[in-house]
Amino acid sequence: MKITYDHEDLVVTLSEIADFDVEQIFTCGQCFRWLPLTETCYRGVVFGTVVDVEQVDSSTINIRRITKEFFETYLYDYFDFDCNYSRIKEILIQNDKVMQEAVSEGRGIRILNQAPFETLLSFIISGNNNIPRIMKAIDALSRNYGTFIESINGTEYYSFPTPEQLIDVTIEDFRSMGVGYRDKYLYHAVQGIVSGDIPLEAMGTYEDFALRKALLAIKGVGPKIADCIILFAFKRKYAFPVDTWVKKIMKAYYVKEDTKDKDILTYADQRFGQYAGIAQQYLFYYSRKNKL
DNA sequence: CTGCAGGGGTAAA
DNA sequence: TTTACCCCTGCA
Repeated sequence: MKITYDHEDLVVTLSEIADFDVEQIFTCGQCFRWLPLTETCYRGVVFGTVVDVEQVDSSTINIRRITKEFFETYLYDYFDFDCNYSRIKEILIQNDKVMQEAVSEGRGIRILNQAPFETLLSFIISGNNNIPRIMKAIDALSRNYGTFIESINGTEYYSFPTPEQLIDVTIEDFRSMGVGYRDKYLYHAVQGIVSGDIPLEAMGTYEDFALRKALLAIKGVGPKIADCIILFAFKRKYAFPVDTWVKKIMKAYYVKEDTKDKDILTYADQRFGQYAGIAQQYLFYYSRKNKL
């Protein structure tokens, strides 16, 4: 990958880049604040900044509205550039026809390393919910309690609120954001984090088992959502979130129909090992795209 | 147009 | 192991 900076126009250009497909990265269910601006360009709010990511061609990406410093400080890690996806794909597709198919359809997927607090609240909202409504609720939370960033062509952009910005938000207030019965879970999470009962940031240093246990102790966080947070916020690539789509494709090709979720996890660990989370993304994208 | 199942799970019984 | 749960969309 080659990185060039246009300081004048605030454009960072990534060229000679493999494994980066804007559409696949932002629509594979891992994030909820990126919207298509055009056919090839998505706009999102990350780390308090409005960012445009444009796919110029299969090996060239323009990232706009950001400085070199912002890219190096936040986006390099956010887009997981330390991870060699080509190498991992090679390993995953060995002796696996299904994975070969899934990887060929989602070859440009990357895991986004996201902020723990935003990830926790977003995925609590995501439980038994659909993507448009999840996005709407997160947008409402940001508009009502986040920090105003800027206005572009009449659209106002806000950062995702911090725990402190949400400390006085009541259960009823959360309900009015369109989160439904998850209102009390969000309230509990915010209060716990501010009081220190849920040491979310510090949980990044927990060992694997302790981290999952601590996440499962948060109301509204079950196995699937815990594994999403472990994968997307705590950068642990072994985590394998089992949702309905992954369940469908696993039962269609890898395990028996009556396999319990827990045993799907065990199977994924044995088959995909430390890269199970990346395998999950290819399988999820493939399963959903082909409406299995 | 009205009615109803179902959705990127979880808590509680 | 089963069931209710917000509420919006899709479809009969």
